[in-house]
Amino acid sequence: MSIKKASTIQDVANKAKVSIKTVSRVINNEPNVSLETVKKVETAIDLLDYQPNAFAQSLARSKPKIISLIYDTPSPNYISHIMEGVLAYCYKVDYEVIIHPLRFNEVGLMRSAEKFIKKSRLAGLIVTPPYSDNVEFIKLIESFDLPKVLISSGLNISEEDSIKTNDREVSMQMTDYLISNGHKRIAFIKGHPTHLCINDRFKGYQDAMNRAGIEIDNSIVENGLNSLSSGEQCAERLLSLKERPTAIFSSNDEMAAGVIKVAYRNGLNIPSDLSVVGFDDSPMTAMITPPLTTVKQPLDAIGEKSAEKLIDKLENKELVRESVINSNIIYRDSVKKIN
Amino acid sequence: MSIKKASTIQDVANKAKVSIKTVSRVINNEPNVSLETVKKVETAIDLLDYQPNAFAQSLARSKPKIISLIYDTPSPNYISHIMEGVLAYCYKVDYEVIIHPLRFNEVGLMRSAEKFIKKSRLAGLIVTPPYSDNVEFIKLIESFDLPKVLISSGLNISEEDSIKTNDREVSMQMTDYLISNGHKRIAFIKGHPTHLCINDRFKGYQDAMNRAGIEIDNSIVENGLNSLSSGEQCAERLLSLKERPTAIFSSNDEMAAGVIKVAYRNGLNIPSDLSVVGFDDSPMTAMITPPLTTVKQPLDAIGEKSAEKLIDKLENKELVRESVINSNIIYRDSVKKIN
DNA sequence: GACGATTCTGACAACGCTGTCTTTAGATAA
DNA sequence: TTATCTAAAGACAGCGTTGTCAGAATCGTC
Repeated sequence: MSIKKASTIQDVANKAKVSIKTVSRVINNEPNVSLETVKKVETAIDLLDYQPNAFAQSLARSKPKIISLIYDTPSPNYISHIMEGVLAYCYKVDYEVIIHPLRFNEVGLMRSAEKFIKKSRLAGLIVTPPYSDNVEFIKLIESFDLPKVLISSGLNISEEDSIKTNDREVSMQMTDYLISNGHKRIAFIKGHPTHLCINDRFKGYQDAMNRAGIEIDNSIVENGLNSLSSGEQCAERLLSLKERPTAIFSSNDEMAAGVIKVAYRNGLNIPSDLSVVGFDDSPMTAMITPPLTTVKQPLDAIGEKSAEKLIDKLENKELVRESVINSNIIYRDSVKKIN
Repeated sequence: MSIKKASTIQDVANKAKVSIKTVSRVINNEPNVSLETVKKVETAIDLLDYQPNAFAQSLARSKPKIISLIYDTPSPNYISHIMEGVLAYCYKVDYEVIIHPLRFNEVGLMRSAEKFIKKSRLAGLIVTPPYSDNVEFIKLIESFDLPKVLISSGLNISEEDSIKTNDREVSMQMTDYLISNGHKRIAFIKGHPTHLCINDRFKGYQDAMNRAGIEIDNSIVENGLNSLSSGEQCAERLLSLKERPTAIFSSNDEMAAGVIKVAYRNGLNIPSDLSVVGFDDSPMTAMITPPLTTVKQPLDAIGEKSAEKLIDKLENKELVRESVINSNIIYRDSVKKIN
């Protein structure tokens, strides 16, 4: 097979016998091109299978069509679904995406973030936790006057710049569900303190408990660190209490998995001896025994909405997009009714 | 805070009182610049915190410093670790990476792949399964004369263009391990037939069985489809056999998780009634009960090596890099000695 | 038929950089 | 001294596109 060479706007212009500017007009749906000319140009584009060079466009445009997704790397599952959604939307509207992992604990984090922003000439940024909780980072973005969308930020960010989930509300529902199954002594394992948004999950738990008139016993509220082993540690303490909880609500699945491991180790059956619920619906939750009742965040949708919101802003569409995306409880087999 | 504006090569040139070309020379470590001038320019660069605009560079250069990572989206864990490695290496050597998911089952896959290649002006491609097994796709790449590195391709690709893992060998070791634990009736669950590389795992099983002089009973070799549910189905059949296997080797962890679920459902304990091993060391394997003995591929390293190999090729470094990366067995608690 | 208004089209600079070629200045040789 | 060479630096075009502005064609109006 002969070697293909991508054709340029000039090639198209030659073939259609118009100027390159006219081709540019057609590509970008600019007004004031006669129907006839549009046809000619489109035919030429088809014939040559022309694709505009994205980087030349970025260079020439005042606002390049390139955005970036910023993340740390805590959970592959989380970020890859968000990314999926972002890429899908951007692909549709013909934006390029640059994926940029940043090491949260790195020295000189801000420096390297700044370097990245400078060299890439971005139109805007989508920021995931934990960066969306990081005041310094957000200031950096603002100092470049870069449009942004922050995902699940625990900070007090204007609705225009953020996409949130209803963590608090759904945590409340989950707690209600536990209560409606007869549980009163419900332990809670909090998440990592730097993940602000995860705190909302605790608030939802408080809401439900308060509403149900059950006093929260702080001896069964644990401070977890999001990891499996941290879940195990919390569970060790919780399960060695003389007055054991009948249910444990963990702010994420990984810690819930730790709880389940410890429960088994202590000869406890789930759900008959202990009900456990998690949060996130990470892939393993369906695989462990018993399958875990948990909360599913529609991550793809979150990614997609974030991209949509950012790009709408970039193009000055004044649509006010919904900023809260609802999660759902996935009912599986880790909760049992007691009396 | 005032709004920052990224500085350009011109700004640096002005500040250092040299021409932009000289600045360019310094940035790219070109020869024939006096030490004194280099100093001046570097000072100016520091002062202005200058970062070359990556896209302008790409446009101007004959070989842009941009590569792409091509993948489908079967497993978030797999791809995000590979990506991690690729990004890390590229970051070091100052290459940009464009991430590009492609839908394997989409109509017009080749069309959209071709479009992507044309619009992005890439220097080279890193291709993961299943695309690295796809002849048509590889031909497409070759028709553009694009340098490439194929990860875990089951095709007969020159060593220069591929990074492989020792799946076959380590599968043999795993089977040996089972045999050395007294197992003779060892079932095998194959992976999805389009994933060529996964077939090597079966070959390794065959190798070990043959060498140990154990005849392979085809009634306990199942054709799986990589998914949890497919693992469950295979396990249903396997465990309902009158002469049950004492161990099951699944070509991936997800199917192994399915096996474990079915085993529990049938009142079988693992590992005392049945040993199970998997492949991939996906995150959940440590969380299920019992923790699964499996094979860990060093995915980050694979990504990194792929990027290194591709970029070495792009820069005509003639180093022959090792093309096989070794996986290791992770011994956990899902295997028990029998007699 | 002449006029301005409107629609369409094209020339050309600009985006920020690299590649090629030329110029300059200093060193070396005759 | 002058010619010759070489290292260092710069001028300028070009990468593939968009933005600005000016020009040409068409239209409606009086």
